[in-house]
Amino acid sequence: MTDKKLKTEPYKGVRDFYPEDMAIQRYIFDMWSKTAESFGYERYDASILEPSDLYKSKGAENAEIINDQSYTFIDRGEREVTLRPEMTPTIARMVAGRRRELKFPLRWYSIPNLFRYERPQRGRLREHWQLNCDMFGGDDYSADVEIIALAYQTLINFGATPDMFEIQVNDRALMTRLYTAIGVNESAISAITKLNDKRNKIDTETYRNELVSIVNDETLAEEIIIMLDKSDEQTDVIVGLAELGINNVVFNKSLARGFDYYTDTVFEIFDKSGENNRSLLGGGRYDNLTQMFDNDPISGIGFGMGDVTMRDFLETHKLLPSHLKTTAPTLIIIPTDSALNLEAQKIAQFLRSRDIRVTTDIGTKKLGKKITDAADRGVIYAIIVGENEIKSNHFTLKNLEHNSEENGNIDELSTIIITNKK
RNA sequence: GCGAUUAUCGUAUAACGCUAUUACUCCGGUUUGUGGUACCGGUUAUCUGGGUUCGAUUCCCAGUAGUCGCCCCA
Repeated sequence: MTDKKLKTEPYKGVRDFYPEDMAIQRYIFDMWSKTAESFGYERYDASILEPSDLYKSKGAENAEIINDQSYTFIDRGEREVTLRPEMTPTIARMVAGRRRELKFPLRWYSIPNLFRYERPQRGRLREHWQLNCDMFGGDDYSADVEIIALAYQTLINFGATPDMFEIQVNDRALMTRLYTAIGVNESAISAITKLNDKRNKIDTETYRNELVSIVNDETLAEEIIIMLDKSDEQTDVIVGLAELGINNVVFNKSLARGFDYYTDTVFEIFDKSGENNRSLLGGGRYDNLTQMFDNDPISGIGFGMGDVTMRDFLETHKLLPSHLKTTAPTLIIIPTDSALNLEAQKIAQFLRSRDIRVTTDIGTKKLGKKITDAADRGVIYAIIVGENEIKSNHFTLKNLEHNSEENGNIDELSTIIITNKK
């Protein structure tokens, strides 16, 4: 215990964002919000802490998720709290809380960080950020079309082409009708849905056997398989998307989604490269969720897309810009001697009033080294400050990108920087 | 919770069982006030604990950690 040094690694399954990582993160977030806002969605947020009850009332099906895969603890006031594992219950809570004063249809988005306690692997960490877009009070199928179009447009705005991904759509209400029509017991439907979720991971025989054991009827099982494989559905949503020019869409009767609160449309988008087998985003319609707060049902539809899978996708398809904007300052003031450090700070302070991002190098390295370091950081301009410059009030502005110089007093030089910026 | 796989300077890597390579970074110098090139020099590493062996980075066992997959999916 005495001299044991701490590790510098972050906690399991979470990430540090050094400036170069943060530049990527900001790029992704900026594109997300730009796209969501272009569809008229307004930004909201909430605390990462929620009472655990919020996730429990969705039904016993989620017991495992809440008990085993969430960060849940008792606070000092004996309350059970959970680090939010998803955003949908939160937005349902917020919307239900103001249902009388909000204008519907309501379009909101957020980029929350979410937590899940589980084993980290590709595309899945313990903390991730997720673009969440939701519409409340849009009952018409065109709301479904819009929300999927928004998801689609997000990827397009990153430079993706439609052949890089595939939108898979299913409809729970429709599936219930189809199952019922061929005589499937209603209680068996959710078990079948769950089985379908892993259909592409198990072989045909295993799938068939499990299906038989669910419905207890070989003939019926065969009928179900025939029904599922007949995927020529042209639903309103798919037709509507085609009207908007979105054609990389398939109807997948086996598409499940984990949550029970989805009622009708469910959808996911998959990377077609084969390198990222996790879905890029998923969502659906949940028409009854606000009823856990109130008897008034408000229809909702939305999706979430994670930053981890998003970044994997962008890297796989080489869509990340090579030069991302960093937060490096525009200008650096370099004193030739540490006795002049304060002079440098004074000049910097003045230039900040001109709305220039400026810092100083008050280190002890040699002048040449300071200039090299500044260029490496991505700083564009440098002003060297020595005795001569201060005496003559005549400075040299070095452009580190173009290797050029300009002379003048600080006022004149700041004008050059401001002019070039435009 | 289960399985597979990996663990060497800050990073990335090399090393028939004989105390460790190379590159980049970093620090210093060539250049005591003007950068990105070049040259020279330098600091820094075998995850932890056992075992086999004359001798272990190398082989074996356990632990720990990472990665990938399963489960589950937010």
